[in-house]
Amino acid sequence: MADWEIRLSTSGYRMTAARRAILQVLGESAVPLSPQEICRQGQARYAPLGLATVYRTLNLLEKEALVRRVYQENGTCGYLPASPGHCHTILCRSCGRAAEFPGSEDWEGLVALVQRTTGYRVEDHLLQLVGLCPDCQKEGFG
Amino acid sequence: MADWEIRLSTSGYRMTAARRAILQVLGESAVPLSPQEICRQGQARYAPLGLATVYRTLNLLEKEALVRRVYQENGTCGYLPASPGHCHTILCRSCGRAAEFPGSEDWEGLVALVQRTTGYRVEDHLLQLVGLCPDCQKEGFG
DNA sequence: CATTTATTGAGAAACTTTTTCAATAAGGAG
DNA sequence: CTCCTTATTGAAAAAGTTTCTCAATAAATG
Repeated sequence: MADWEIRLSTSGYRMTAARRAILQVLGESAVPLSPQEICRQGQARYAPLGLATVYRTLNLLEKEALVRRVYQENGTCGYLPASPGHCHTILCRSCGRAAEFPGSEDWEGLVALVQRTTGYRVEDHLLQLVGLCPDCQKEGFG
Repeated sequence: MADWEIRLSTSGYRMTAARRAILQVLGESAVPLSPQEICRQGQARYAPLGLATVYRTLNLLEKEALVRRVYQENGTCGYLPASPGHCHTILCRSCGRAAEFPGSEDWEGLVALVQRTTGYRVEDHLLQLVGLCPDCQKEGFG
């Protein structure tokens, strides 16, 4: 039983063909996928998969922290599989490929500084970087 | 002539009643507003204001860096007036009030670290914090 | 004040996301 | 293994958001 299967079943969810298809599609993608795209690719694995199920499953997986939602340049959202402990994402503006990066002392320091200067107590965050991945730098898209 | 009026006219845009209404509504709000809400409040200042114009104007203002789009807990977007040099936002999860904060050494350090560890060249970012503002901390919403 | 042309509002259209509902199938109990 | 309960599903409808079209309007310039 895979990691995410344990995660879901211990939370009381059922393991269905639809969910398996969606998780496999996400797991094999290096770039964020839209619900539409997940549905299309998921149907290759499980033909009857419907779009409503994709939306429902993505919400569920996001709550369980198994996928992460990213906001893209064109204004739409995409989804990526989430690794535990890596809560931030960097996207390549050219090929779309995503990488994750962990917290750091700098991050802690930044949060502390914001709390001191604004008076807000920081509870959550959305940090997403955009840049050029190593491959696209070599290709000269910079 | 206000700051933003100069900004728009030097970019070749016209100063219209619709744009004035939208900018005033945004300028007076401490919380992010949805296009719907901007339209509704804008009509108090300029009755014929239409929703399509609000969308068009928001896109324009975002390009000109006069407003900033923020992503909210419920999944929808909201808009805030943008101060030059303050490219990050922190939102209160209780009352919604937004505050801005500038870059810092920690931020520079974080970006440098991500570049070293991922190999990506960082070009842009989306950084948004969520927490509890000073007032809501006093009110005991924490 | 006339001319040019960006801008507008209204409604239609295109999309995206959520809801409804009867049918299905997952998982536990026996 | 089989039955039961009930979470889950797909399809279609509904709700909501964003963009487009187009004729009318009104900024800005001279």
